[in-house]
Amino acid sequence: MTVSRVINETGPVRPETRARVLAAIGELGYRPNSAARALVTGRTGTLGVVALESNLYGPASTLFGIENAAREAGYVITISSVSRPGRSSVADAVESLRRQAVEGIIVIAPHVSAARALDAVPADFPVVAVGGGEAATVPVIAVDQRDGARRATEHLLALGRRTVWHVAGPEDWLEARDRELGWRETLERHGAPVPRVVRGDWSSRSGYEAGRSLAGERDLDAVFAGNDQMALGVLRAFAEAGIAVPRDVRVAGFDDVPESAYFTPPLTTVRQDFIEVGRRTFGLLAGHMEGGDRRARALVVPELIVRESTGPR
Amino acid sequence: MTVSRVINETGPVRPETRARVLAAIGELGYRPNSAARALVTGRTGTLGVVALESNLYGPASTLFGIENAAREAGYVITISSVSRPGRSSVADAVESLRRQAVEGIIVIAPHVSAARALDAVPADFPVVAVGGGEAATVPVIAVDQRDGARRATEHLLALGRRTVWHVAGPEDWLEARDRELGWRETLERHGAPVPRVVRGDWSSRSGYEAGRSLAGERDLDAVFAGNDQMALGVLRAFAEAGIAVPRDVRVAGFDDVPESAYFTPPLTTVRQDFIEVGRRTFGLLAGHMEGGDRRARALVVPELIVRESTGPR
DNA sequence: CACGCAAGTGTTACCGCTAACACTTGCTGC
DNA sequence: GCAGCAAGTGTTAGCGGTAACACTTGCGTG
Repeated sequence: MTVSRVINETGPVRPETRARVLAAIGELGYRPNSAARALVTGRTGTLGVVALESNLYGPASTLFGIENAAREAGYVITISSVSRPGRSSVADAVESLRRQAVEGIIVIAPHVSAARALDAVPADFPVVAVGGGEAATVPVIAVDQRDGARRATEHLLALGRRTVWHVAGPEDWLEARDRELGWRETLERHGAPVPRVVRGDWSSRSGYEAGRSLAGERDLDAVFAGNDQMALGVLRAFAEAGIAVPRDVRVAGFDDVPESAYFTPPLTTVRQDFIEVGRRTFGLLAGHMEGGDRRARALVVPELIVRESTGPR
Repeated sequence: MTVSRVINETGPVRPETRARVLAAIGELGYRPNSAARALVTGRTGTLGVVALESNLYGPASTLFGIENAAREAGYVITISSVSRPGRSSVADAVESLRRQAVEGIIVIAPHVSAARALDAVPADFPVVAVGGGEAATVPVIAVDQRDGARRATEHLLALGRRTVWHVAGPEDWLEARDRELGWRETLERHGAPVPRVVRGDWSSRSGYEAGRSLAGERDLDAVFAGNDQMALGVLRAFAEAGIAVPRDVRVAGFDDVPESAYFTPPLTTVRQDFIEVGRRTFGLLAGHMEGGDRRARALVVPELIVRESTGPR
C-alpha cells in the first residue's frame, strides 16, 4: 500500500520511507502491472485511433499530432488500421478497440461510410471523427475544405481566368465533396461557367489521366486539383502535351505536402495544418470523455500558399 | 466458467449451452474485460512500435505493414512516437511501452543512436529493429541499402557516365550511411573518381540546396540522390539552372515513392517494398518472442526502377 | 491531562477473469 | 452390474493492484 502511495503520489508518506521504496524499486527493476491497475481503477489510459491504411500525407500527419497531444496528457495510443474505408470495416475496427478497453476513439476516415458506421456507437462512448461531415452524430473536427477550395478558386479567377476546371477526389470522400462544393459555389457566385468535373482517386496516376483528358479541352486556362498528388499528375500530363504552366494554364492543388514547393513548377496550394488538427482532435475527445456535447464541432482554417504554378510569369 | 469456455473455445460446451451463452452476450452487450484477462493470463496481446514522428514515406508504410501482420496474428499495436531519434528519446519510448506491458517492441528508427539505445534492453525482452544496422544486439530487418545504391550507381555508370555524384542523407542515419557506402564501393570498383559528397536531411528543400551547389560543378553528368524527395529538389534546382535532365545530367533517387513516376522528368529510383518489410518485421519479432535467436537478420532485396530521368532520350 | 486530529502506515476486500480441480451424468466394455 | 472414462458444468483460488477503513503515534488545545 505504501508503495502504491509512493508511485501514485497519493496520500502522505514520510520522505525517508519514500526514498527506501524508490531504492527498492530501482534495485528490483519493479514495474507496476498495468493490467492489475486497470482492473481495479477501471481506467486503461489508452485511446484508440482508427486510421486509414494509406500514406496520404494528411492522415499520417494527423495521427502523429494526436499521438503527441495524447502522450502529453498521459494517454497511450493504440491503432487499428483499415485498408479501405467502409461501414463494416470501420465498425470492426471500433469494436476491436473497444475490446481493448480504450477510453475513447478517434476515427481518421473522412469518408461517408465511416460516418455511417459511427452512428451505431452508443451515445455514452466517447468517439470523435476527423473530417466526419456535418451530419455526424459524434463530435467532428475538420479543416474547412469549402473555404480552402473557395480561396484557391477565387485566386485563379482573380488572375483573369475565364473559369476553373476541377480534378476532384473520389466521390465517397467527404473532403472531396466539400472541395468540389466550394469550387462550384465560387464559380457560380462569380458567374463563371461550371465545366465538367474530372474525377481521380487522390493518386498522381489518376491526376495524370485527368490531365491527359483535360489537355484536349479548349478554353482550358486554370485547373484546381483536389490534392497535391493529383496536381503533380496534371502537371506531368500537361508537360507531355506541350502545355506550359503557368503560361498557358494555371494549376493549383490542395494540402501543401512538403514536396509541392519543388514541383515543376512549384505548386500553388492550400495548406492544412494537420498537426493542429491532431491536437484539437485530442482536445475534443478529452472534452467528450468528460461528458461534453456530442454535437461539438471544431473547424481549422486553411491558408492559400501562392507559388509559381499560378504565378504571373 | 462456461462463458469463458465459450468465448475462448477451450474445453467442451454443449451446443445448446453455447447458443444460450452467445444469446445472453448479445442481449447484454457483454464485452470481456481485457485487463482482467491480461492479469490472470500474463498476456496482453499488445505489441509496441516506436515510430519516428515523420511523414517519411518508408517508416509510415512499414508501420502499416506491421499493423497488418500483427492484426492477422491477433495482436494489437500501441505506438509511441519520437520526435527526433536519439539515445534517450528512444529509450524513453521503449520504457513507456514496457510500462504498458507490451509483449514485444519494434523500433522503426534506422538511426545510430536508436541502435545504441536498444543495447540497454534486457536480453530476455523481445525487441526487433527495422534497419538497425549490422552491429545491433537485437534482431534486425532491413532493405539491402548497399545493394540498392550499387544498382543505381552501376546503372548510371553503364550509361557511359564518367562518374556519379551523390546527395547523401543525414550522417547519423544508418540508411544514409549504407547508401553512401554502396555508391562509393561501386565507383571504386569501376575505377571511377569519387566526388565530394553533398549532404542533405532527406527533405526536398535540402535536395534543392544540394542541387544548387552541384549545378556549379564541371564534369557533372550523373547524380544519385539518397531519396526521392531530395532527388525532386535536385531536379528543381537543375531546372532553374537551365540544366536539362536527362540530356545534360542524369538523376536517380531512392525509395520509389508513388509520386516519383510523375516528377519532371519521371524519376529512376530504387524500390523498397515497405509492406513486405513490415510483414517480415513482425515475423522476426514473433520468432524472437518464442525464444528465437537475438542475432537473427533478414534482408529485403530492392529493385531498380528505370524511368526517364536516366533515360537515353 | 484527556481529547481531537493529522500524519504515517497497515489490513482487508474486491476488480473480472481463468487454471486447476471437483463434481455429475451417461455411456462403454468386460 | 460395475469400474472406467469422457463430456459437460461448477467451485475455488489467485493474478497485482487500489479504495476504504483501521490502527499507532505525536502534537496542540481547552
